[in-house]
Amino acid sequence: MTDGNILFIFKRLTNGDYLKTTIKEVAEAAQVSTATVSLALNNNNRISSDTQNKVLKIAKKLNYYPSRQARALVTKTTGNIGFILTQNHFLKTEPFYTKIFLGSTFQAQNQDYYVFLNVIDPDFSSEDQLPRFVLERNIDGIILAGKIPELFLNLLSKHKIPSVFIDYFPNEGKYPAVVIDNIQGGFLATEHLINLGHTDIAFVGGEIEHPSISNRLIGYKSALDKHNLAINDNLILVNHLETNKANGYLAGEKLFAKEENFSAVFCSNDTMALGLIDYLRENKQSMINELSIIGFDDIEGDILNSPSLSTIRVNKIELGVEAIKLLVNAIEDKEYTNKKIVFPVELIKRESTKIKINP
Amino acid sequence: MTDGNILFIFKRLTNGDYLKTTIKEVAEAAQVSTATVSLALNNNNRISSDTQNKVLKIAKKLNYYPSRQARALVTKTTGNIGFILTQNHFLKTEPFYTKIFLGSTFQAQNQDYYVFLNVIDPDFSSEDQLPRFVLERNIDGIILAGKIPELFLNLLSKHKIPSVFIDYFPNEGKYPAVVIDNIQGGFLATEHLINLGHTDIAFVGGEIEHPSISNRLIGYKSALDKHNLAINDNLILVNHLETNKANGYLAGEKLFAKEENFSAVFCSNDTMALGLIDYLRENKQSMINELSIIGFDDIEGDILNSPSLSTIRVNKIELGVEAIKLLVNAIEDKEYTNKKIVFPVELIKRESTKIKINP
DNA sequence: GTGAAAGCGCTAACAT
DNA sequence: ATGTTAGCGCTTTCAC
Repeated sequence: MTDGNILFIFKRLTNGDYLKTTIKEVAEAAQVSTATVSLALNNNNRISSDTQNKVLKIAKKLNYYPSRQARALVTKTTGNIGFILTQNHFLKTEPFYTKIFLGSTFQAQNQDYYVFLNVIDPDFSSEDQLPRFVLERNIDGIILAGKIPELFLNLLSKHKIPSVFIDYFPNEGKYPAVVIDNIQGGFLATEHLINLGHTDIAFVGGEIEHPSISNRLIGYKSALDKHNLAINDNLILVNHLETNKANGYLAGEKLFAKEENFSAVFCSNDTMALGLIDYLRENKQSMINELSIIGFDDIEGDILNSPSLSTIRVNKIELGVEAIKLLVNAIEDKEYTNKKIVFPVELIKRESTKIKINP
Repeated sequence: MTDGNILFIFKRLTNGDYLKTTIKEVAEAAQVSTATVSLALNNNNRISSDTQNKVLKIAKKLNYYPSRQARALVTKTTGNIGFILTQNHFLKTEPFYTKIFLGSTFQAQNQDYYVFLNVIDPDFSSEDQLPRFVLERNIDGIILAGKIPELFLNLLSKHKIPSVFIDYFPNEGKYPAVVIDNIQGGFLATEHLINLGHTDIAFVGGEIEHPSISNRLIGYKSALDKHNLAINDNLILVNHLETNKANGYLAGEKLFAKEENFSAVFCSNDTMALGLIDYLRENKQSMINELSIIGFDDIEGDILNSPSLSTIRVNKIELGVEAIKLLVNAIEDKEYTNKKIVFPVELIKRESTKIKINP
């Protein structure tokens, strides 16, 4: 069908429909062999610059681009990168891992790769199969973001595909990974509260078994330690639940049920902090301007309202970008590496943390 | 290197590194020809169920999966879908199009496709090239999300690739597309304000040349019309600027400079509404509880704070999902279609809209 | 119902 | 410096 000056066809294409110049046609037009065309296009120095120029010119004129499939079949490289994410991370309203993914996708394009996202079941079982792109050998490398089931990793390892972890890596062994400096983040957040005069500071965790969260707790403790403040276990709430808004609300309930004294709270991520603020708004309205609250992640700073949330900023996009750089290096063997890149975090002071009001 | 029980290799792979059973090996093990294996695997009815079962069993035992590249070379289908987004849409902090993309990505996986994202320059020029996946014939279909440069569309059309538009489509001609019911949304938002007793309702636009925004304005006008309220052009702000938070703030300045009477504002998207609220907080604190404000999009409802924003909800994920369904139908020729799917929107009442206080 | 063989579009030995 | 040729791993006629 033709509409205006733009034409779109919605039927299975027959071969002839594509603008599909082949290497053979270029070879004929240039009066050389297909091998010569291939060498010329791949910048092989065995070719004279005269013929190379001739070939390149004709290739351009004929609008020739080598078929990825054909090339992949012989070179065993696809130009694709797989990105693995568990479903719970993918579905979170808090766009933490998906932002990382977008960073990776963007950087991949800059380095001439494309990224396939594959969402996997967090309860990956021995009956489950690896992603199709692994089984069909349709990727050159893999990025593993967030906590990935060990069973999956075991299976994957048999395929010996260059891999980079983001924000998590298996306990044992050394793998290239891009991680956040969670300890430093926990420290910065807590010290910020201390500097404001707070001495009784609660920690709200959740999913404490995740190294990111437990490291934030370590940072919290070390800040208290540095400033000679006692660690009060009653003020440390780790409920092993998902770190989301609802559980932040719940943490508010639990904290105030304790009848402990506290004037500040460090929440291990922003969504929990927002849940806690919700709790205050609904149940302890007067506390909103008294209690200091700091989160972690700096989610969508642009669209948050009052009171704006102090937090620890994590550059999610950059995490994704760096992972791609690491991975592409590994794939192209420019640099054998299994290093970990630790990303610094940044303290963002906003309205939700304020100087302690003396009682 | 071996660490624990997991092994990762970070060097360019030699062929032998893959678990790469080929069709030939399966054929030998099953004592049949490769043609038979292929037919059996592709469920061709020319094969006896006895041999098919035998082949399938051996294929499973040998952990055989056909190579995507080899198959693609002959079938001319890749199992990949391209997703086009302009850079400004990709980079927006408001994750509107990126959410659509995630929806598409997810649905594609369900239908056994993978999605390649390609971010393009909104100022696509005649020197620019189409995405690599088009030139190298590495996709079976394309999704075009948001406003795409016409030059790009013209070039693309030559390739005759099945395509689906999301949230936008060229003026002329008929293309399959998945769009939001913007008129209805504008109507619902405005009528909601009218029902609360407001009669002087401002419209804050921006990017009015975008059909989505202009349709919201049409809905706004028709609601006023239905309720016999005069349309006051002085209260319609269309500044041709990007619909972001900063311009929402600016709109606040402009509105209050006008010295017109108004008790409610319909902002053509949520970020503008948030910018307007920022303006009030900083300059018209007293108005925050007086002025009713409604947005459009329902961005990240989960993480927004007070006053919570009334809005028109758009299911972004579903938009992406439906586009994939349409596209895959087109690719697999199950259904020749060039229909447009218009997505209904939903009025979400929250704190930012309230009954009109009489002066 | 099954096999032989050609060929998809490239790259890479090996010749020349 | 360039051409010849053999595959890469599949699918698909066309025989039998």
